[in-house]
Amino acid sequence: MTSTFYITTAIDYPNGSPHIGHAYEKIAADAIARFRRLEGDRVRFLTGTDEHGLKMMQTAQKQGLTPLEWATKNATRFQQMDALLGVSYDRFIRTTDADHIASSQAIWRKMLAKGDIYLSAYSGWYSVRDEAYYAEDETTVTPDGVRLGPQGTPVEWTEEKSYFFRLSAYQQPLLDYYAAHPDFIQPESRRNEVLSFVKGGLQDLSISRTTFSWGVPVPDDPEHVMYVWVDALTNYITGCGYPDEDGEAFRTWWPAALHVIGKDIIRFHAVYWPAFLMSAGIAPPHAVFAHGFIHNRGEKMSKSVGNVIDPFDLAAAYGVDALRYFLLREIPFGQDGSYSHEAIVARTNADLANDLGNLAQRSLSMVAKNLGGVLPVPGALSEEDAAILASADAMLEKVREAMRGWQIHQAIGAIWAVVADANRYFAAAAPWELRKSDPERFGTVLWTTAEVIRQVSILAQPIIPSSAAKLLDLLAVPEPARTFAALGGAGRLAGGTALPAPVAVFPRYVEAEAS
RNA sequence: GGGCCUGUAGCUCAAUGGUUAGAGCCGACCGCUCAUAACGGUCUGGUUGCAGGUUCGAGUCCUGCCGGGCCUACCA
Repeated sequence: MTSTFYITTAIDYPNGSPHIGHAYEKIAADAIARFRRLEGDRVRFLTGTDEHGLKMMQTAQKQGLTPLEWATKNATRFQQMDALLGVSYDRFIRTTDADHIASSQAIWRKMLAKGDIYLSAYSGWYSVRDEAYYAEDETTVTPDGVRLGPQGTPVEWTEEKSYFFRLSAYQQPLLDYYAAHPDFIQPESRRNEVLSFVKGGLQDLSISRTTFSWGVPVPDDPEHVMYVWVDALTNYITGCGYPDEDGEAFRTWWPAALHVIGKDIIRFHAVYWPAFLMSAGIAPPHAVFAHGFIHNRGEKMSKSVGNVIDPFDLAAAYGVDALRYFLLREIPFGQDGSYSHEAIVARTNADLANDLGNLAQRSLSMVAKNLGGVLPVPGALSEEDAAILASADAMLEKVREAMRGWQIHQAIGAIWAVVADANRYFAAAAPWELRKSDPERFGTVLWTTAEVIRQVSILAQPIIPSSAAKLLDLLAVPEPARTFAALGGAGRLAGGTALPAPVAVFPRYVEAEAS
């Protein structure tokens, strides 16, 4: 039985080039999407860019470009990143897309019709740089009379008319929803955080601006543009056909199975978004998962410190799959993690090149050199053969269990535990001795090892798609036999199959000689 | 100020209240020679932040303190 699975990433603000944090989120969501496809589910995977707002407008001006030109330039860069990293999205949505403008206006009208949007005024000390209002006591005045906000940016007294969303009316509905859907917000610590915030009371939310025009016009009041989150969050439903709620796409995909986001925007996704949807009469998504941040050697990454990491550079230095593997294996999904050159080299050399890559290479080159490149037919299985096969067959259930809680790193751990077992098995069986002493055992050990590598490769596809595909090529596994349905006894390698000449799949990273 | 999370080997992390707190990496030594100087084995490494308490039994539960992180509110 197949089910549908709609997954999204946050849409990124393309006011510059993507950094490693953007890449991390896409890779994680991609791994989950690929996992579900291999499970046989119908999957829709949405990612994109959030292109409106004052900052985009200002930066574009500085570049001598229109906001759309500037947004397009950077959105293209994000798309290039996705292409490079193998992010298998079904649609790259831009908030400047025509259907998204229409969708945002449609949900606005629904919320308005519900009575949850009203016109009022917002006043306070406004920082253009921060795009935020501050209370008077949050500001300070410098000796030369300039008033500054808490971020140290200049503020000025501003009053503007603004539409408000009656968020205050949704405190109890939200709390009820959280109670009825304990898995809605993950990980657990984020859920606690959101609960505590909502229990503390909710204020109505300013959702329009008149001070700039680069945004989605408010229906019937073009002086206003929608402010940030109404427009941005709505992308998730635009991406599956909203406002055509009766259309096939919307009925198929909504509500989304999972929004993968950064922990910094949990409130928007876990509070504002379900409230908007409830107001518009739309079901909230099933789950929101907040991942952590990647630190550079334990330090926060920031432009001012100058330690921001470029995903293009990393992919070029280590390879795409090594980067994907490192991020997904080394960082417990949901927690902050640390990146360093030493860590990625150590992790990928040990797990990919040494453990998996070398195991494939040593076993398959024996087949090539001693058996004419034809996979042997196994004889009777020994206890050891049966044991390692049983471990391999048991991987799927362990991986599923981990993925049920979006614990990608644990799923990988379960796979690589079998890789380690397979190395022990291979060393203990010592096929280089059996080659002459017991040709039948020799063949059986090589077949068994290949069969374990087959299953490892199939399960590793979501993590390291192109390398896993190369391994499966080396085992002559046809395309249709690469899904999870072929795991276990269902898809055993057939002895007698001619294999291509083995090639190394995972290059070892070797430090350049200091000259 | 309130709330949440967290502290376990040099590093990254595991351990439904239940044997002697485990695994990987790093390091040392041994073995092997099929393989990408890869693989296997052995070993080193711990007062589970500190101090109490509950319990037959605590890394796990409770209290306090110390350190780190996050959310939130900012009183006179």
